[in-house]
Amino acid sequence: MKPEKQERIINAAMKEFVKSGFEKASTNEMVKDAQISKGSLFNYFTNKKDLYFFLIKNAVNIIEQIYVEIDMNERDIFERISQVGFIKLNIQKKYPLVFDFLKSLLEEDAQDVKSEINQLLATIQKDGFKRIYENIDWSKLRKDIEPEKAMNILNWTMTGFAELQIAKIKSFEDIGTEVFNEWDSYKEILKSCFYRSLTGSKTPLQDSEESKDDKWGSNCP
Amino acid sequence: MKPEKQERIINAAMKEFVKSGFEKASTNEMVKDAQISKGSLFNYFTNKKDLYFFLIKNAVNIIEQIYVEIDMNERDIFERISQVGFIKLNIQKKYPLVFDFLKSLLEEDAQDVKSEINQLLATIQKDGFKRIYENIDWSKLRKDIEPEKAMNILNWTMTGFAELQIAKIKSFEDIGTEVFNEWDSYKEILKSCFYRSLTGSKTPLQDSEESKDDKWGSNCP
DNA sequence: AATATATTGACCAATGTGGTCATCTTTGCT
DNA sequence: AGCAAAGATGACCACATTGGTCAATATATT
Repeated sequence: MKPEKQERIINAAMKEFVKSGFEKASTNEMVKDAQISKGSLFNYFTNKKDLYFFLIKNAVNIIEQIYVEIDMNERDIFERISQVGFIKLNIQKKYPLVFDFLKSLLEEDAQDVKSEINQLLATIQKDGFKRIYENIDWSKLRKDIEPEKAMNILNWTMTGFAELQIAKIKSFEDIGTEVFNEWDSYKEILKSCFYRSLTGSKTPLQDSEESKDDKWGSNCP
Repeated sequence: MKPEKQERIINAAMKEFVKSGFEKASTNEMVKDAQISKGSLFNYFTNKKDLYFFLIKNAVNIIEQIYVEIDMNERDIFERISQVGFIKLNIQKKYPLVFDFLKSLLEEDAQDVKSEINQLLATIQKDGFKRIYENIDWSKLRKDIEPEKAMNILNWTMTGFAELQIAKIKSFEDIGTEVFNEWDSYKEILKSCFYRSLTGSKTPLQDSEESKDDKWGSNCP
């Protein structure tokens, strides 16, 4: 089958499942959106449930791909998070709804699929988040800020920024350098906030604080 | 009518509209969830559309209330944003879905209501965001950070934090001091990032930068 | 007791559902 | 060209759900 057609079907089906949940999702709407016939859909998949679980496995594979694309040699947390963000943005070009779809699984409560979903989600991504922070050099962070909180702020900023971009450019062909540059300026702001000092000039930390609140080793989560 | 019953109906209806959109939202589900009879619902409201627009107006009134509760004498941006955040959290105790409901309106595309929604949303909140920043003292901000970006980071952090709290405590009776304290620590982190200096000790700004990038007056948006 | 007001849920025509399958179209091979 | 295999189609089905009605019942007020 043409991969372009496959994408059309996958995206149409995800769209409908995200919009309506498993039970109310209409296969009629899917085939209309994907521009195929009802018969075709049920040739590829034996029933709605089958299609649903195919989509789940597909989505899981896609996000697994994030981890293999990460350059683990980059030890700077800001660069690492930026990498992840842009990998995600690229994924959303092909499958704009994977993340929404995976998120929707958590809210799904249809009796026919609930238990299987929970089983599947428990298996996968048991340590998903941790892998993103693998091999990060934490020593550069200011010692008086709790790393978790800094990371939360960083992640929320990345997410908020990405949402803003997606809302701004509905049909984004490429991510464009201006988006890249704008993210860079956010990155620099947060760097200037969370790092001890950049070029030795800005935000120098007093000696007294250097060791006072250092309850974190330099390789801590 | 008992106000408790009214709330039950409003919340049940909003829940269903958020979940399914206008067209697919089932009045049967609403009455089941609100524990009233079908007949009652259609005594209060002439039809689904009527109910829908009642909910919209109700939601708009509720968020309008935010603005009257803001203490405009508080000129510190961090305290102002914190105020707004906690006002919102309190609203969500009574109507957990108002914000989701209003958000869902933007994605609504049912032909019967689309034009009226757009009309209604255009009328209201034409300058919603700006009012939040009324009378803020911008002079305390570091001059080398663009205020918009600082405000975006602050807002994204507030939103992310609120989501985290809501996810953490599903049935939250009161907001609890520990939540308040944790937000306070985020607030302090960002203050130490964005303000010139707190007690004259941390993050002193070099004189050269003082005026270099000052393209913003002290009362700018 | 009698009137007025709320509330109910069985009921309706209409629409939509997931899924089937005989029929038609395209493809690849000789 | 001819033919068979594989793919695509949409009318069709039994059934479920829809928004909305209304005679009947329950509750409140006089």
